[in-house]
Amino acid sequence: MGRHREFDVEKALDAALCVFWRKGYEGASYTDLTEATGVERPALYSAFGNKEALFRQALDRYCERYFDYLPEALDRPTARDVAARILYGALDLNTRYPDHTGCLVINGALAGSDEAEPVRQTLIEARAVAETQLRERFERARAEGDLPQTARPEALAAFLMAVTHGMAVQAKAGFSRDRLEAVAEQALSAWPAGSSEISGTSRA
Amino acid sequence: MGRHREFDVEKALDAALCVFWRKGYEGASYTDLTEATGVERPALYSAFGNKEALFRQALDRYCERYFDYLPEALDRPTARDVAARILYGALDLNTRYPDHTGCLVINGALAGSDEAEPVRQTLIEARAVAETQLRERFERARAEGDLPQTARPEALAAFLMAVTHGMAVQAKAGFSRDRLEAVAEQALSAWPAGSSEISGTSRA
DNA sequence: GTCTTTTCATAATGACCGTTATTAAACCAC
DNA sequence: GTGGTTTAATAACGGTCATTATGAAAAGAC
Repeated sequence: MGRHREFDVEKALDAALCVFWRKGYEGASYTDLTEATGVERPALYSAFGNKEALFRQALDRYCERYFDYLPEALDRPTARDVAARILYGALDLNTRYPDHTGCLVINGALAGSDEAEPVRQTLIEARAVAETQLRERFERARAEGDLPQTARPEALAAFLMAVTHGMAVQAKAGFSRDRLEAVAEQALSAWPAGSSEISGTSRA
Repeated sequence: MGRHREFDVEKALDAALCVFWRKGYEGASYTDLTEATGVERPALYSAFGNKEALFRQALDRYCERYFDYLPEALDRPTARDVAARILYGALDLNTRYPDHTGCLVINGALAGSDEAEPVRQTLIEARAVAETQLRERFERARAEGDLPQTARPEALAAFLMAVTHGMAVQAKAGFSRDRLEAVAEQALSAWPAGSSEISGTSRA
């Protein structure tokens, strides 16, 4: 019983997600959030908890809905295909929405006040999870002969993450899709060929 | 005539620079700045102007004092040496100071409130300047046969910037020097060899 | 209908933000 | 010394921050 909620919680979360994506955790004010969601402050609090809780729910949603190319990439048959899917997935996500470019996990909180430290750590952890999955995938690839024995899976994973992070920074700076595509191609051109591949023929 | 300034303006600027480096433009409060500099608010205003002006002076100082490996890199004889110096310079700068890791030009303002927009644009411009210098250097390198004719200087410059940006993000996340060195090495391993070089022998 | 419960909108909370009056102290010229 | 000028420290400014108290409105239960 009781009065019914008049707004769509999912839509409100999507709107809040976009605000955080564009302005980051600390840069987004409740004034921004109420305007974007069309929901008054107390309603946001009752539906999501405080700002940090709201951000975490937005982050979860982001990982599910937008970062979904990661599991997809990990399923690719070769390490090079995995890398290509990661790079082009990031490229696409970082430039798809003109009014919130870049990546929420990067824009969210790179540096900030001490109050934002828990959120910053959460984002670091989120990136670490992705990097670990990539490393494990590349370890498997090396075991399968898909990467040379001299390849270093942890270095490849960290390198790939670094490039996507850099692309996110550049996308937030307004880089065009074409310029970022050149970055992705250059990153991929360095990819080590496995014994089971003819060098330089594999492509996403 | 009049009373003498009791604090060292240069030292205060250095201290403020470190605060901005660690917390970014918006994350740094005047409470942080007064504590770090040992200078009261009104004295900071009289010496540097407002917060934005103070940040810009800190940024200028940063470029002179810490980003000095860029001109040094541009003077290297080969494009690969330039790239290596950039990567290892960034690696070193991003990890040299444990209490303000990463890069001021990245940490300063990636995303934020609308009020920080002018500062954000200034940092974007600073990165664009560096990228342009790199691109021009690589164009020269291609003309000199130091890079293959098929090489794309603008892509190489953007790629190099992306990797250093990514390394800055990772350094701010607490990555060790070793892990970042692996990223730099991986980035360098992709470097195209010029007709005047024996492939894969050049090293920083 | 009335009661209970939940949501709604308005507006207030204390804290901190960047920025400045204000006043006392220190210095040089004379 | 005295006057004029600059800096120093204290404390205040209005504004915005995240958060919440308050009371009206809406819905089901009885």
